[in-house]
Amino acid sequence: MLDIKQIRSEVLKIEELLKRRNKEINLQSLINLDQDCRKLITESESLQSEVKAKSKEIGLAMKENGNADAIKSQVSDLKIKKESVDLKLKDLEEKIKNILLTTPNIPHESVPIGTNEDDNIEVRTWGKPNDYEFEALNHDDLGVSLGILDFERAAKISGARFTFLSGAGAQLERALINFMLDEHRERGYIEYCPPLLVLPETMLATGQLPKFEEDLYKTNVGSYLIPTAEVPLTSLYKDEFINVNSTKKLTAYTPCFRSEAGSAGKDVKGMIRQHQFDKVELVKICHPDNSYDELESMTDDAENILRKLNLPYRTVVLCTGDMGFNAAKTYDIEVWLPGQNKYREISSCSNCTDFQARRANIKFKEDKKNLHVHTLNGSGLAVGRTLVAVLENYQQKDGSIQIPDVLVPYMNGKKIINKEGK
RNA sequence: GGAGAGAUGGCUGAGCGGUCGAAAGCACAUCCUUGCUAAGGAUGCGUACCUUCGGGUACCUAGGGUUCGAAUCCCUAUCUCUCCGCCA
Repeated sequence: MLDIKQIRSEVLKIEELLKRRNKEINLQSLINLDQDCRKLITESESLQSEVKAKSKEIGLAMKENGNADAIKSQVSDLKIKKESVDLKLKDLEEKIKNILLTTPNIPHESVPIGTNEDDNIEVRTWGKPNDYEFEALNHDDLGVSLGILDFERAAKISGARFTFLSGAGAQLERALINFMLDEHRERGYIEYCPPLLVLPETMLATGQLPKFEEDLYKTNVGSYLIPTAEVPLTSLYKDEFINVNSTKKLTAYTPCFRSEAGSAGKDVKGMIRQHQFDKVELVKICHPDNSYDELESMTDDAENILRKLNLPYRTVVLCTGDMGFNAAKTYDIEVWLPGQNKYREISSCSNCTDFQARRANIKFKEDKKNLHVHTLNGSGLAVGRTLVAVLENYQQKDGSIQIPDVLVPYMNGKKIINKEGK
C-alpha cells in the first residue's frame, strides 16, 4: 500500500513512476476523494465533540433539577446530522481504501522501463551451459524413464499439475531442501517452520488479497493455503514495533499452493508449473536505508545455491512492466535447462520497500518517529525447479543422473541415480 | 466435542453507566540529590487520524445493540486458560 501523505505531496512524480508499469493510473481522482474525505472527518468530529459536551450538560442538569429535555432534543438533532455525514464518510473511505489496496508499489528509479519480459536486462551470467555430445532430454522424460517421477498416477488421484516423486527422486527433493536450509543458516538466516494456512488479513498484508484471490486456494473455513512462505514470514511481526538495528533474516522450507488460474496451456508437461511445489524462501526485514543493499546480498544468497550445485544461471533485473504488484525492484535468477535449451526462472528476489510493511503495520521507532520497516523476499530456491535443473544438467548419456557433489552427503552417499524398479 | 473462566497501555493489574485515555506498581527516558555500584526525589512516558496548530476525534480483543452518555449493560464472533472427552 502506498502512503496517502506521500501521494498528496508528490502526485506527479508518483504518477509518472507508476505509469512505467503500463497500468492505467489516475491519482488525481484519488487526491480529490482524499480531500473530500478529510473535510467530512473534520465535520463529523466536530459534531461528535458537540454531542459529548452536551451530554455532559445533561448529566449536570439531571443532577440539579432532574430535567434535561431541552438539551436532549438538541443532541438528537446533532446525532441525525452526524449520521448522514458518517454515511458519506464511510463510503468515501471505502473507495479510497479500495484504490490504495489495488495500486501497485512504486518502481525504483533504477528499474529499466519496459512492457514485458523481453525488456528485462541481464545483469550477470554464471557457468557455461553444457555442450552435450548427445541430445539432452527433458526432466520429465528422464524422470519417468528412471521411475522417480510419476505424472500419470498423480493426475489420477489429484488432477493436472501434480507429481509423485518416488525413491531417489523423493530423496533428492528432501536433500535439496536440507542443503538449501543449511547454506542459508550459515549465511545468518534463522530457520522457521511456519503455518501453511493463513487468515484473509494475512493475505491482505502481503498483497495477495484483494487483487489476486483467484490465484489462491481457499478453505471451507475462510483461510487460505499459502502460495509462498513469504506470506507467513513477512507477517511474522504484523502489528508490531520491532528493532531493525540489525536486519532480520528468515528462511523457511514450505510447500506452496497455487491455483495457476490463467496459465492454462503453459508448461503443461513436467513439473515446472505445479499446483503444489516445495520452496525454500528467504525473507528480510530491515531499516529503509539498507533495503537496496540487502536486496543485492539476498540475490547473492540465492545465487550461491546454484553455484554450489554447479548449475549455470543468469540474473536479470525485471523491467517495470514485468514486476510483481508488491515489488519496487526485482531480480530474477534463471537456471539453464538443457532439456528446454533455455534459461528458466528459479528464483525471484524483490525489495518491497514499505509497501507490505504499511499493509502489515510493521514499524520501528527512530528519533521519536514511528516509521515503517522495509521487507524483502526471494526464493532460495524453488525446490521442484532445482530438481528439474539437476536432472537435466547432470544427465548422462545412458539416462542416469549424477548427483552433484554437495548433495552426496544429503543422499546418504548415493552418487548416481539409475533406473529404479517398482 | 461438553462444562466453566477470562481478554484493559511495553508488562502486572484496578475500574463495573457521566468527573476514565483509563489508578497503582514494574519497566523505560531526562533531570536533581547522594555517593558508590545501590538508594531517594522530580518530570515525562500508547497508537492513529483531523486541524483554522489553540485544539479535536477514535481506540480498554473485534463487530453489532441499549443509552442523552459505555472500558463499564446486552448480543455475536475470535482468541486464551482450566476440567472432561477424543486424537497425531
